[in-house]
Amino acid sequence: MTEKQRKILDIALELFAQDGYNSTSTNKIAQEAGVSEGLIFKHFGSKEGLLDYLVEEGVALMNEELDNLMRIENSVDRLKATLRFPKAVIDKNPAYWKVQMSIKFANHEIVEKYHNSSFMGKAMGIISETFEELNFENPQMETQLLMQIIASFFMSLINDEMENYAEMVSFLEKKYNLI
Amino acid sequence: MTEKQRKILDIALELFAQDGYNSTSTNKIAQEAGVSEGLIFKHFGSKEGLLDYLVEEGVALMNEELDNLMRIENSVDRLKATLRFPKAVIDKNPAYWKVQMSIKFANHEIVEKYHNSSFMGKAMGIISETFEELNFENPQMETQLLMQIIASFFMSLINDEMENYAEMVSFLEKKYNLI
Amino acid sequence: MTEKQRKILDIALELFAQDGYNSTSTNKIAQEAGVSEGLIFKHFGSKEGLLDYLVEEGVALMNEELDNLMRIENSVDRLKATLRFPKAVIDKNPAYWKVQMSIKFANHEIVEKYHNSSFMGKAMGIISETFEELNFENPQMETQLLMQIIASFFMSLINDEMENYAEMVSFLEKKYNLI
Amino acid sequence: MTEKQRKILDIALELFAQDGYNSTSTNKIAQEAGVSEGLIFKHFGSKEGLLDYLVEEGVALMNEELDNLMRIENSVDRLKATLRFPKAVIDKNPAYWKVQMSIKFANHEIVEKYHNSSFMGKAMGIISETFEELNFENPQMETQLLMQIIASFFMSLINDEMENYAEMVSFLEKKYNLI
DNA sequence: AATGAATGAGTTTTCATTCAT
DNA sequence: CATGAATGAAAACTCATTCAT
Repeated sequence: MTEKQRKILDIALELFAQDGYNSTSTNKIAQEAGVSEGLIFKHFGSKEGLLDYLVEEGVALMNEELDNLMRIENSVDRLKATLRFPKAVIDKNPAYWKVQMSIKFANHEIVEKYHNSSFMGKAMGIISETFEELNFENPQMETQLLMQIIASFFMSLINDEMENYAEMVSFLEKKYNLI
Repeated sequence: MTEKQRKILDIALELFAQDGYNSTSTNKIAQEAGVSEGLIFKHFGSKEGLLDYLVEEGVALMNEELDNLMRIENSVDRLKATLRFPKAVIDKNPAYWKVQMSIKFANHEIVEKYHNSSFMGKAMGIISETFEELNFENPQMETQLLMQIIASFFMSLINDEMENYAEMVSFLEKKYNLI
Repeated sequence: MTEKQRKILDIALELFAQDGYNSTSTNKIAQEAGVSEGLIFKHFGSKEGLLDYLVEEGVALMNEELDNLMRIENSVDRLKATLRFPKAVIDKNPAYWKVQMSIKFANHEIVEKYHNSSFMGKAMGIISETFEELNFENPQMETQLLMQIIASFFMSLINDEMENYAEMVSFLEKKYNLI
Repeated sequence: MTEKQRKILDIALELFAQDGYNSTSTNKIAQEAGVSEGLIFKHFGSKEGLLDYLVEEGVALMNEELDNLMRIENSVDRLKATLRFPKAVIDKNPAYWKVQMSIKFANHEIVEKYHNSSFMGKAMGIISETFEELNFENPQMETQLLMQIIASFFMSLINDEMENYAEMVSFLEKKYNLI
C-alpha cells in the first residue's frame, strides 16, 4: 500500500462519515487527498470499490474486537464487557464507525453486505453462550434483546446522543444481577 | 390539495422508501406520477421541499398515534401498548416509516429536521410518566432504556428482521411484571 | 420536433461524417449546435440513441430510393438505373451516406443494425428479378456480383475516389448488353 | 525485437481486430500481453505508433503476396489467381485483415496512411498488365472494375459474408473466358 | 394549474501518456 | 529492458431547477 493509497482511504473515510457516501464526490476525495481523481479508480476500481475496501477493514476490526471479548473467561466479566462494548469500540476510532453505520442506512445494497458479514453471527454466539453459562431462564430471547440494545447504543453513540453511557451500564448491570 | 399534488406525494414516498432519497430523481417521480417535472417544483419548491412535506405528514401521523397511546388510562395497559407500538404503527403504513429511517441516515442535513420534531420528546414523556405511575425504582433510566429498545425495534421491523415480535413482547411483559 | 432537436441531428450527422462516430464527443455536438449537452440526452437518451435516430432516417431514405427503382417497369431501364443508383442516391445527400458507411465499419455492433435492416434484402430482390426477366443464364450469381459491385461503388463515391463514374456505367452497360 | 515486443504486437492485432482500434485500451493490451502499460510506450512511442507498426507489417505482407502473384508467368493463370487472391490472403491471416479494414473506416486520420501505401498501385499494375496481355478490349476499365470487385470481396470475406466464394470464382472465370 | 423544452453544473469513469525506480 | 504508480484531460451521462407558453 503506497502513501497516496492510504491517504485516499483516510480522507474517504473522513468525508463519508462527515457528509455521507452519496454526498461525497470522488473529485472532492481526490482534491482533499492531494491526488489525481484517476488514482482512486486505478487502485479501487470504482467509488463503490473504495467503499468496499473501507467496509472490509471495518468488519475485520470489529471481528478483532469480538475476539478480545470472547477471550474473557469469566461469564460475569464477559457480560459486563459486552455492555461496555459499543463505547469501547467506538472510542478507539469514532470516524470508522460513523461511516460504517451511516452507509449501512444510506445505501440499500450495502445493508446486505454488512448483514452477511460474519460479525453479527459471531456477536450473537458470544452473548448467547454467556447467558447460558449464567443460567438465564430464556437465553435466546435475552440474547436477541441485548443484541437490539447494543445495536441501539452503537447508533446513539455515533450520533453523540448518549452522555450518560456509564450510568446506563450500571443500570443494566443491576438488571442483569452482575453487582 | 389537487389530485396531482397528492399523486406526487404518494409516488415520492413510495420511491424514497424503495430506493432512498438520493437515488430517486425528480424526473422519475414525475414520470411515475404521470405529471410534468415542473409541477413538482411549482407545488413544493424543491426536491427537499417535497421531502419536508412528507416528513411533516409523518410527524403528524406519529403524533396522532402517540396521542392514542397517551389516552390509555391504565398504566399497565399503556405500557403493554407501548411495547406493541412499533409494530402497530408500522403495520398501518410501512412505506412511510421506511422513508423516515432511510433518509434519516442518508442525508445528514435532514437528520436534524427529524430530531428537532416534537414526537421524540412526547414519546419520552409518555413512557416516563408510565414508569413513574408504576413506581419503578429508576424511572428515568427505565425510560431511556425502553426508548432505545423501541427505536431499535422500529429499525428491525422496517428491515423485516423481526419475525418473532410477539414472542419478544411477551418476554418483555414478563420482565416488566405486566403479567 | 423542435428547432433545437433538428439542429442537433443536423450537426451530429455532419460531425459523424467528418470525424467518425467515436471521435465526435457529445460536448462538441452540443457546442456546435448551440445547445446544452444535456438536451441531447433528454431527446435521444444516449449518444447511441442519437446515432440510431440518424440510422433510421437513413434506412427510410434508402428504402424510398429503392421503391423508386422498383417502379421502373422496363427491365433494361431498371438495370440501367440500378447501375446509376449509387451516384444518384449519394448526390442527393452526400453527408448522409458518408455517415452511414463510416459508422458501419467503425462500430462493430452497428454493422448488424444495418445488415438486419430491410434494404439489403429489398435491393437483392429488385436486382434478382431484373436478371430473371432479362433471361440471364445464372441470375443468382449475377445478382450477387452486381450487389458487390454496387456496394463497392458506394464506398468509392463516399471517399471521392471515382471521377469516371459515367464511363464505368457505360462500360458495364455494354457488358450487360444494354446498349 | 524482444519476446515481449512481439507479444504486444500479436495481442494488439488480435484486440484491434476483435473490438476495433478505438475500443481497445492500451491498458487492456498490456494486461492481456502480460506486460506493463509503460512498455508499450517505451517500444512504440504511442498507441498510434503501435498501430503504424502493425499497418506496416500488413503492407509488407500484402506486397509479398502481390509479388507472388506477379511471378505467375501465364496470364490466364495469373488472372485466375487474382480472382482467388482475396480468400487466399485472408485465410493466411484473418486477424490482420480484419484490423486493416476496421481501422480504415473507424479513424479518419489513418485512412490516408493506408491509401498512400504502395500496394494499391502495385495491384493495379498487375491486373492492368494481365488484361493487356490477354488483349481485352478496354483493359483500363476492366482493371478498375476488377479492383472494385476484389476490394468488395475482401470486405465480404472479412465479415464472413461469402460462403459461396468458390462458386463466385467459377462464375467469374467463365465471364472472363478462362475456362 | 400544468406543461415540457432547455439549462449548466455536477457525477463517475476511462484512457493515453509520463516518469522515477 | 521493464515496471507500475501517478496524472490530467476528456468522455458520456444525470439531475435539480427555470421559464415561456
